[in-house]
Amino acid sequence: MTNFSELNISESTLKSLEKMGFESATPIQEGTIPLALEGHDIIGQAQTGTGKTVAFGVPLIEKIDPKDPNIQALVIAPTRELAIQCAEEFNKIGYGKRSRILSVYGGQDISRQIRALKNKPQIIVGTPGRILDHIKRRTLKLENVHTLVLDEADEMLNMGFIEDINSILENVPSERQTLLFSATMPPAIRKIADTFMTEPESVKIKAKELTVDNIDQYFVKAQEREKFDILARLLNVQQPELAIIFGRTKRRVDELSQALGIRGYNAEGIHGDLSQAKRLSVLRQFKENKIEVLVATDVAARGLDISGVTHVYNFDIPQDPESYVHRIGRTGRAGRSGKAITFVTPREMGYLRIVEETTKKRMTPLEPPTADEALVGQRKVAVEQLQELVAKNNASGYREMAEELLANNSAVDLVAAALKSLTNEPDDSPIKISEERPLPMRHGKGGGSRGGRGGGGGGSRGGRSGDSRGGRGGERRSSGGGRSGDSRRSGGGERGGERREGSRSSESRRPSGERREGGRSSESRRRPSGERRRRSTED
DNA sequence: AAAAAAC
Repeated sequence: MTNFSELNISESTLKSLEKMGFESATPIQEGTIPLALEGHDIIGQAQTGTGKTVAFGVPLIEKIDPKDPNIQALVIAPTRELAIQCAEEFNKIGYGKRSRILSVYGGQDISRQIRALKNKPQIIVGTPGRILDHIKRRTLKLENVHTLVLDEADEMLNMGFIEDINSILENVPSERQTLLFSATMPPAIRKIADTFMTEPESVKIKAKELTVDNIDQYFVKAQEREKFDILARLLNVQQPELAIIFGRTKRRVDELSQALGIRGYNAEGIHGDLSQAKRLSVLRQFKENKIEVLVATDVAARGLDISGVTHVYNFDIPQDPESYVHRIGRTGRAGRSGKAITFVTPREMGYLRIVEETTKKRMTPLEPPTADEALVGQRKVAVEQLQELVAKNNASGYREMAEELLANNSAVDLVAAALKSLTNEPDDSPIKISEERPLPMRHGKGGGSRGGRGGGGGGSRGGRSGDSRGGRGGERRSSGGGRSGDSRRSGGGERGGERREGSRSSESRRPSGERREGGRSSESRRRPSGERRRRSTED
């Protein structure tokens, strides 16, 4: 293990690294930093979480001349979040040298960026579209750039950015140092390297570290209509501390996060159709553990460094094997272990084998938990939660009510009812994702057979319980744990026009509703602490 | 075929 102090790094940068809590270099850093400091072009094969950003951040900061006010380095990243995250890291690394770093990306007020560009940043981190935009407006001058970084190059390739990159590079001096990072090395990336780079050195971290050895990989065979129930059961049984659920489409992500919210999970969705502000706030909350379950499209599959993700669920199997590697790479980071569970429909089984060939690892088949097993998990949680609340001794506001209740009921009945209300048994809230909004994956023609009996344990048909339950369901939705206004309802499709704001205000007018639902809000239900969070063992 | 990325 090598310390940064052995890597020929300046005092000021070493100090910054120390401040960041970094002492010893990861393999990719150890391999990249000395070569990059010598001025070599580098092809680095590594995922994030291996310390990739620091691997190119350190040499890049070291090469910045503090007296030169021009833009000296450019970093291109495939997503906005990645660009922002990268710039944040650079700010820390460059703290000692007072380097000026600016991120430019779409979705942010461009005039603000133009003003910021006038403050003479030395390093630009950005996404292709916005960088090009600035170049065309002549607000971004790259003729003094001596270092270029292409981050997540394979992803940029997949997204069809190659032409954008080409145009950007026309504005960057060809006399420069180029660092290219990519998790995978398909031939097309090799070709880019040949075109854009000069005698690049390859730094490849050992396959063992690149792939996913500290991630336990499972698959669950399930019909489309069973998926949501199984997911909910898995969440109850496995009790992830922090989970990401990947869905195939933006709509799917909306539905899933909505449905999970109704079931009482502290879940939020993230995808490219949300405003940039919303995307950032969701991500921030997830990083601060204020959201327990992040539901995401592949926008969050790559690069995002969120520590402590214990479980990744692929609600839909990813479109290509590479995406699979990226998705599950959100867990098992920084040497910790993680679990990845992939849902596979029977017709996708063959494709699953292809994914396995890419990772060179077999996934373990996982039997979906039965409703009973899930219930056991929920009940255990309910007991622990109640005990926690008692231990906290802060329910004094309810004492009077409690005594009143005890005068008229048996204590056992009361506690039992309280426990039940703390669980969220599936038949409380019948949710069928795929039935309400069928996946576009199936071509339109098969619409005829809508199965009368919903998949899985539910069984309570909307018609029967519509009158009494419908109303309560509405309240519960609206108290579903601070979900913000822009999310759609998926539960009551027939009343799609109803606005969330409306139900919220009616809720606040209704004290009984507030009391009843407030006590079991997702916040308190699913925000457990220490003891409850025991590691699950489904294997 | 979807997602991401520029207004």
